[in-house]
Parts: sequence; structure tokens; C-alpha cells
Amino acid sequence: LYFMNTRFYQGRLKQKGLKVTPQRLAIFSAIYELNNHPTAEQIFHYIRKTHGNIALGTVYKVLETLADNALIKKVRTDSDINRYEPFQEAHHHLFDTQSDRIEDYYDKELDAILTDYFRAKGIKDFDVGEIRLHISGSFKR
Amino acid sequence: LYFMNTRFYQGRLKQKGLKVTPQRLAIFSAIYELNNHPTAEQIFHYIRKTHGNIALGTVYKVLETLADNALIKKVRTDSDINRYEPFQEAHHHLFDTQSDRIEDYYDKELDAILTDYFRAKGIKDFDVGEIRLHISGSFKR
DNA sequence: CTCACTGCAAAGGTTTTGCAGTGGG
DNA sequence: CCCACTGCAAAACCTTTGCAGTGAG
Repeated sequence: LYFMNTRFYQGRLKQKGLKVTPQRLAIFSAIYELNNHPTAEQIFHYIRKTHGNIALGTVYKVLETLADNALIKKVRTDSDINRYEPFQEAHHHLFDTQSDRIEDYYDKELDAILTDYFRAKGIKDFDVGEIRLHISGSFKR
Repeated sequence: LYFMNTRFYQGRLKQKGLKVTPQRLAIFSAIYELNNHPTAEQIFHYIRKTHGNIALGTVYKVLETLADNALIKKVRTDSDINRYEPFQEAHHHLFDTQSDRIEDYYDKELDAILTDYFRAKGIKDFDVGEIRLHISGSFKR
């Protein structure tokens, strides 16, 4: 997989005119590697193992930079801690009511239904941009 | 309207076995009166006008109590401040990308489409509970 | 070389907690 | 009357900011 390769991250950063630093590479790749909507703290600890002395403040700054450049996305949850995910094509989220687990949910058919529905019906006084489903429930074990 | 009446709030609190205090009545009713997903701070200031010396800590404690008892609901936004709304039948939210405005969106037809869709198709390894749409876009002026 | 980025520590803003005092049932 | 609730202040928590030093381009 291409995103396992450092060049992937270097390329994405350069495309946006951002400097390629070890910290940015580590944080950017950690979000792909952890792959479960990690918090800043989780990314910080994950990186500490391999990147001795990175600062938590740096993690926050890099996350903000990456989000501002549409390389990652902030995910808000019902708890008060922000989580992060790769910036990828539009998708929905499954939230487990019993734990803090979040999974991505892709469904082209559903997206088509929603797009058609809102295109036909519209919403009074509102221009619809992005539609995301927040689906809460429980994962079967 | 019934919710303009103090008895409405007294009744809801008693149903849940909660003590009826002036602070709880003020906070509970403020959420209905403000009617725009207020923050704890906004509720606090609104109540101060009529309730001299209520404490902000009390506002937070009462909001938690009301939410725990399904009398109100926390609404998480893209900012880091929690907002609150009456607990009412399932609905969706319109988020203005340009401001912090949030509006409720009710649509029985849409809900029927979604319910049918997920009942028929299901989601692998997941029991669907509530589905809420997070619709971002902009309000027409 | 230079300016953007990092590390560190301090500050900021929201929410929670502890505890003595009060009042609702 | 008693225990749950309130007020107040301090603390906790996540996140942001300031600044001197570093390193990517």
C-alpha cells in the first residue's frame, strides 16, 4: 500500500507547499497507521516510541496545519476530545454507544439516494453542502 | 403553549424523580425559551437577569442532570463548546459553515426513507440505533 | 542564510470537583 | 428533619500561545 511509504506523505505535504519535517511525517503517518480516529494524545504516545522527544504542543500545531490544508480531518464526538482521521472521500460514521469506538461507513447507494432527495426537495432557506450521517448503535461481537 | 407554563417543567422533573428547584426550573425553561441551542454560558447570562446569584457551576451540574435524565440533549459542534436543546423527537441539524448558527431539521419522509433503507440493507456487524444527519451548508439571507 | 517549524512552559477557556451551607420533600 | 442541591472557588482537562532555538529549503 502506497501510504505505507514515506514518499506518500512527503508528496502530500509538498503539494500543499508545507515543509517536510520528521515531526509532520510521523504525525501524518500515525493517523493512517493507527487507523482508528486517534486523539492528539494517542498520536503523541504512539510517536514517542519512535520519535524520542516530540512535544505535545507540536502535535497540536501539526494537526491544525494538516487539517487547515485538507490533509486530515477533525472528528467531533460526544465526548469532549477531538479525534483525527485521514482526509478521504466523503463518508459517514458509526458510533458505538457503549465505547468510544468509531468506524467509517461508506455507501455510494445511500449517498445517491440522499443527493437525489435533497436535490429534488431542497431545504427552505438553506444551501445544502455536505451531508454526513451520525449513526449510533452497537457493534455486534 | 404548554411549555411556557412552569407546571410543564415541574411535571417533567417530578416524572424523573428530581427535586424541583428554582435553578432547575430556570435552566430547563431557558433552553426552551432561548430556542437556539444555547451554550452553558448563554444560559447562565440569560438566567442571571431574573435569578440574581445562580452559579455557573450549578448551571453545568443541572445541565448534566437534565441530560442524564433525557430531559435535554447535548449538541456537539465543530467548535469546542457544548450546546443544549430540549429532548424532543428525533431530528437532524443544519450547521451554518459561516457562523455558529444551528437549526433543527424535521423530515418524516426522509426518516422513512432512511429507516427502510437500513432495515433492508443493514450494516455488517452493527445494530443501527439512531440516525442523525449533520447537514452543513449556508443559510440564504 | 533565512524564515518556518519545534520544544518547552505558561496561559487560556470550558467543564468538573470539593465542601460547607441551604432548602425541598 | 434529612439528604440532595446550590454557591463558591479551586482544580482538572484539553488546547492554544509565546518565545528562544533549530533546521529545512
